[in-house]
Amino acid sequence: MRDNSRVTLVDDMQWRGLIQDSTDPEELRKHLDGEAITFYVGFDPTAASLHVGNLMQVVTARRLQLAGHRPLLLVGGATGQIGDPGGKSAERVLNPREVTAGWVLRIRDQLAPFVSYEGDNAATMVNNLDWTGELSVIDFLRDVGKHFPVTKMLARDVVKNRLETGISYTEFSYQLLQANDFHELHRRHGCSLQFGGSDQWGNITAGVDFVRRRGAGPVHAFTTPLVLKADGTKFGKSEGGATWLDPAMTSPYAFYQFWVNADDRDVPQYLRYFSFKSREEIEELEKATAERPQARLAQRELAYEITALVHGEEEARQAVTASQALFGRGSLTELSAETLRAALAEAGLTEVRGELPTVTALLQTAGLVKSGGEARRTIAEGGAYLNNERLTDPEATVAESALLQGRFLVLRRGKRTFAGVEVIR
RNA sequence: GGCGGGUUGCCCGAGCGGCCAAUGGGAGCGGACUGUAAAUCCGUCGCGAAAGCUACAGAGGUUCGAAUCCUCUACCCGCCA
Repeated sequence: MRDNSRVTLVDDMQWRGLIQDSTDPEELRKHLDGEAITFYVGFDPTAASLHVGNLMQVVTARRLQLAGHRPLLLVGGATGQIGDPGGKSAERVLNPREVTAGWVLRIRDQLAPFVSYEGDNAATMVNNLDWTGELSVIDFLRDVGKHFPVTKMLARDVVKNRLETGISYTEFSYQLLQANDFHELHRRHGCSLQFGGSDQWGNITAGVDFVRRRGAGPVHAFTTPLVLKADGTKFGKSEGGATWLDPAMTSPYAFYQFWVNADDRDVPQYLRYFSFKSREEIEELEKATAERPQARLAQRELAYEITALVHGEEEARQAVTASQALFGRGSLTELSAETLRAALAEAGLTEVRGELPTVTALLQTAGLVKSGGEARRTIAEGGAYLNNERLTDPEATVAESALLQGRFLVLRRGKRTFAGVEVIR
C-alpha cells in the first residue's frame, strides 16, 4: 500500500532535529529516502568506554539501519592513536598503543548490540587501523596528502582555533586520516554517507572532498547537533563525572537516574534525539510534562527506554524498582529483604563485618564521602541520612534496631545519593 | 641567539618576608523552597576529633620565620634578532 503522506526517514529526522549540517539537502534526501545505502559513523577509542555523549551517534546509526540502510561502525584504532584536534584547546597526550588497542576491543563490543547483523542491511564493524596501519609514509603523502591544499586545512575551524595555542603536525594530520577512511570505506564497502557529531563537520567534509578528488563518489554527509542543556552546563556529566555506557563504570541504576534527573526543559528534545518512540507518543509525553511536571512521566519513560536499550530490559526494570524503593513514599521497613537488597545493590552495596561502626565511618565506608571531615561536615549541614532519618551526631554508633531486615542500612547524602550497607556477622 | 614576564588549591585568579591553609569568582557539596526539576537565597569547600601535618612547578639556600628573597632545573608566554 502506497501512502503519499507517508513520513520518510528524512522527515522524521528533521522533526527530531537530528540534522545540523549536511551536504546538498536535496541530494541527501533523495539518497536517504531512496534505495538502501551504506553509511558509516566513527568512534575513536579515547577512553575505555563510550559515554552518553556518544549515544547520539549510536542511536542515529540504529535509526538509519531500522530505516533499511546498512551501517558500518568504525572504531578508530588508527585515528585514536593520533587524536582529533577538534574540541580540544590544547595538544593531547598520546595514549600508549596497547592502551588504545585495548579500548578498541572494548568499544567494539560495546557498540555491537545497537545494530543488527542479520538480513540485507547487516551491520559491519570496521577498524581504520586495517588500512592505515600498513600505509607507508610515502604512499600516504603521495596518495592522500597530495589532495589536501594546506590553505584549506588551515582554514578549518578546529585547526584555526588551535593555531594560537599550538598544534602539532600529528594532530594537524588527523583530518587526512579521517578523509582517507571515507575513501577506503567507499572503495571497500560502497559506503556513500558519513555522519558524525557537529564537531566532526570539518573532518567529514574533508572526506567528501577527498573521495571526489580521487574520482569516486558522489558521497553525502550530515552531522547531528551538539546536545545542549538548558542550564548551560555540559551534557553527559552527573555527580562527579561522565555518564558511561559501561555498567562497570556507571551502574545501570546511576545511568537510569541520569535520565530521570533531566531538566524539564531538556526532556522534549532528548526524547526526539534518543528515543525510538513515535512522534505521537513523544508529543503525548510532552503534554504530560507541561501539565504535571512533578510526575516526571517524560523523564521516566525516557530513562526506561534508554536504559533498556543500553543495558537491557532486565537491568532497566531493576533500576526502576530500585528507584521506586529508594525514592518511594513508603517506609523502608515495609520493603522485603529481596527488594531492599536488589535496590541497594543497584545504588551500591558495601559489606561491613563485625561491630557496628559510627555513622561517620559508615558514610566513608559506603563511599558517600571522601574523608572523615567531609562526613562530619555533611552531618553538621544536615545532609546525611540513615534509613531516611537525618543524622545529627557524627559520633553516634548505629543502633542494632536500625538494621532493616536484620542486616541492611540505607545511607543517603543530600536528596538523591543513596548507598547501602549490609552488615555481615 | 638576546631581553623580559610567568608557573598558586578542581578551574580562573589575588597575594610579593610574619596577621596565609592562603582574598575573590566559577565548579563541586549540603540546606531552605520544590517535583529526585529550574531559578533564587544561605552555608560549606586540603588531611586530621584535636595537637598538628601536608601544600603555593621541582631541588637547594638565606632568615628566628618564605607562596613571598636568592640559586639551579623544567615547562609556558611575550618582545627583539
